[in-house]
Amino acid sequence: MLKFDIKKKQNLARVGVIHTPHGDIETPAFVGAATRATVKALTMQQMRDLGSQAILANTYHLTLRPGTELIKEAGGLAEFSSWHGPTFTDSGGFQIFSLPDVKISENGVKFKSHIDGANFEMTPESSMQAQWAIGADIHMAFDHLAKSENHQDMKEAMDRTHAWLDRCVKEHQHLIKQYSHPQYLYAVVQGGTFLDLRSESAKYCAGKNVDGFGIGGVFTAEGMDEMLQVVNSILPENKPRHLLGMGQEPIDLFIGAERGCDTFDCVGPTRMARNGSLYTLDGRINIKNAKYTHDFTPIMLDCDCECCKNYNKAYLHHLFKTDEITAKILASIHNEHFIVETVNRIRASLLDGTFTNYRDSFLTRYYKK
RNA sequence: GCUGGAAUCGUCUAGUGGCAAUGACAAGAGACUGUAAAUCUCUCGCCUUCGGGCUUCGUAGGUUCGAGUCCUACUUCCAGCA
Repeated sequence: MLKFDIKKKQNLARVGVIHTPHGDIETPAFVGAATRATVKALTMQQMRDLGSQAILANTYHLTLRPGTELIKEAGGLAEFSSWHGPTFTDSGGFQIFSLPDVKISENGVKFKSHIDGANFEMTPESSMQAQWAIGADIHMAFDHLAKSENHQDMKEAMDRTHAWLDRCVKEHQHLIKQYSHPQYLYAVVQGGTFLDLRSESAKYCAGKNVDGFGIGGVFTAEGMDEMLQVVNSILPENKPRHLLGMGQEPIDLFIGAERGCDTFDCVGPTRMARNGSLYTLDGRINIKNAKYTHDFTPIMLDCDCECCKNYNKAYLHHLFKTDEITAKILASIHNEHFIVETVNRIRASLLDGTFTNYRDSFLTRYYKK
């Protein structure tokens, strides 16, 4: 069983440590999205330098390229990518259900590779096998995302996710015996915006032999507070919870942490960065805007990332306007650091009892417009 | 000096009688949440009550219901010959 120590609690919120085979994660923590075993535009050394504690890769992408057996041959995701720290993998469910041609059956999902159209099938068992081959410390159960937000579709997807969870747990237990290094499994709670379904899903997942929980199918902060209160009041307190895919908006992280989520991952910060949208304490700015041409101040005066310590907005503006790859690198360092650091401060504020003040002052300033 | 050719939005460019005018780049702005994303969308002559109105394709005339497109002259540039 994955070891998770809770150091402090405040209602649903908690500060803890997840002890993974590749190291500890001080929670709450933001996990870098390394879909294809790399955080886009960043080296693993840069990720370490900006304070990241863990990364999350994707089973769908790594199955297509380079193939999960190759990663196994390399010694696993952490070794292959030279990250050497704690790692997660997402099951591939989310990606597969975003493809245009998916055929769902009880057995699994048939789909075509977005790269070359080759036919693939993924099942709960094959996703587990793939994740064990990738060798991340923490795996997500193979889940089904609903195609729409209506109650019936959502329930159908949730029921299938539950049926698949049982098969994931069984296969996981089977695979534990075949590998010498321990790896851990999170169940994924579904149910969309429907509190009755969320409640049902949380109860179902809570009863399973898993090491933690992913909370999936959340797309905006709207309604998230109430939903997380329902879900995290049901999930067992002594196991970590990962809020899947949320964290582009700082408010997601404040709500998530306050309502008992321990880790987060999101592609937003690095994607925003590559597109020139940079976080500041006063909201995001678009560094490509003409008004930054002569602005020789850093993105944030009180930021200690490599980008802000060494470069100013006029320079970044120039790098973006000339489409230099350094623009994306520096912007990604800043944005990823900003979000990692925001969660780090949430953790610190929970520890010293200043969370509410920190939350209110941060959100008021960030969203003041 | 002669003979050809060319002049269209910031730049390059499409256009051969119905055209406020094609495409690319540049420029201006917006979007992005378990990454088919170094991507995508919008604006880009002036004005607008968003119906439309006005002024445009080197300059000045002309032919025509109608001209960026045809004709004449001029200006500038390019090529070849002197």
